[in-house]
Amino acid sequence: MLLPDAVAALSALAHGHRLTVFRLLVRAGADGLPAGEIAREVGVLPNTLSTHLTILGHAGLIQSRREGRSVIYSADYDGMRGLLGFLVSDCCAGRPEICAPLMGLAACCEVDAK
Amino acid sequence: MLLPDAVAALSALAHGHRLTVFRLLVRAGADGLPAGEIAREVGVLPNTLSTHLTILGHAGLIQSRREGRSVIYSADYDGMRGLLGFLVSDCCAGRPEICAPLMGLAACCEVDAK
DNA sequence: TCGATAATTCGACTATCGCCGAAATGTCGA
DNA sequence: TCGACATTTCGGCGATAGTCGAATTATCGA
Repeated sequence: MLLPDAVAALSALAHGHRLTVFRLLVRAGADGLPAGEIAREVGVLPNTLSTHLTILGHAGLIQSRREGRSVIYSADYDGMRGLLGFLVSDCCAGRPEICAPLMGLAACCEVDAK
Repeated sequence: MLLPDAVAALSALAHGHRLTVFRLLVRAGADGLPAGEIAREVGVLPNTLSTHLTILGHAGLIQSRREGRSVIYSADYDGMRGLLGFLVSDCCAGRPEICAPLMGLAACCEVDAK
C-alpha cells in the first residue's frame, strides 16, 4: 500500500458515522448487511449513507454485491489488513523493543480473548 | 479508546503531510526529532508544520519535550497501540477464521523482518 | 406492464480544513 | 541586556467535506 492509498483509507475512517459503519461490517462478517439496515442501525438518511458507503468502497475497506433489490455491503478484510500493515511497517527500524508492545494485537483472534 | 478518540486519531493521520510526519517519528524512535528538522525533511513551512504537530499531539499520537531552543517530537507508541487495538477490536465476533489473516502483523518486530 | 420498495445520483448550501504571511513567544550566547 | 535562532500563534483566504431534499435508477411481485 502506498501513502496516498493509506490517506484515502484513513480519511474514509476519520468520520464518526463511517467508522461506525465499518466496525459494524467488520463484526457482521462475510455475510454483510443491506444498505437499508445499516442506515437504520446507524441512524442516518439512506442517501447520505450511500455517499459514505461509496467513500469506504473507494478506499478499499468494504465491498458490495446486489441481492434482489437490496445491496449487501461487507468488510474488505484484505483492505483492512493492508492499512494496518502500512501503519506498523518499519515501526521497528532495527529496534524490536520499540514496537514490541504492538505485538499481541492479533491476539484478538484467540479463543476467550477480549 | 472510545469512538470519538479514534476519529480524532484517524483524522490526524488522514493527511499526507501528517501521516508522513507520524511515520518519520515512529521510525525515529524514542529519541524523536526537532520540529525544524521535521519541517525540512517533509518540506513544509515551520508554522504550518506546527499546526500539524499540534493536531497529532491532541490525538495522542505524538509527544513533545523542549530541549534548549528546540522542541523535540516523538511518537506516542501507547496512543498508536490504542488506535490499532480499537480498529481490530471485536473483529472476530466469535469467528476466529475471519480475522485470522490479521495475525502476523506484529511479525514486523521479528528479527530480519522487513 | 404497473406500482412499490431499495438504493443511488444530483444540486445547492453551510461548515470546516489547510495554507500562508506576519507577528509574538521562548531560549540561548555574547 | 540584546540580538539571533527556533517555534508557535493569529488573521484571513480559498478549497473541500458533509448534509439534505428531490429526482433517478434498479428490482421484484401482482
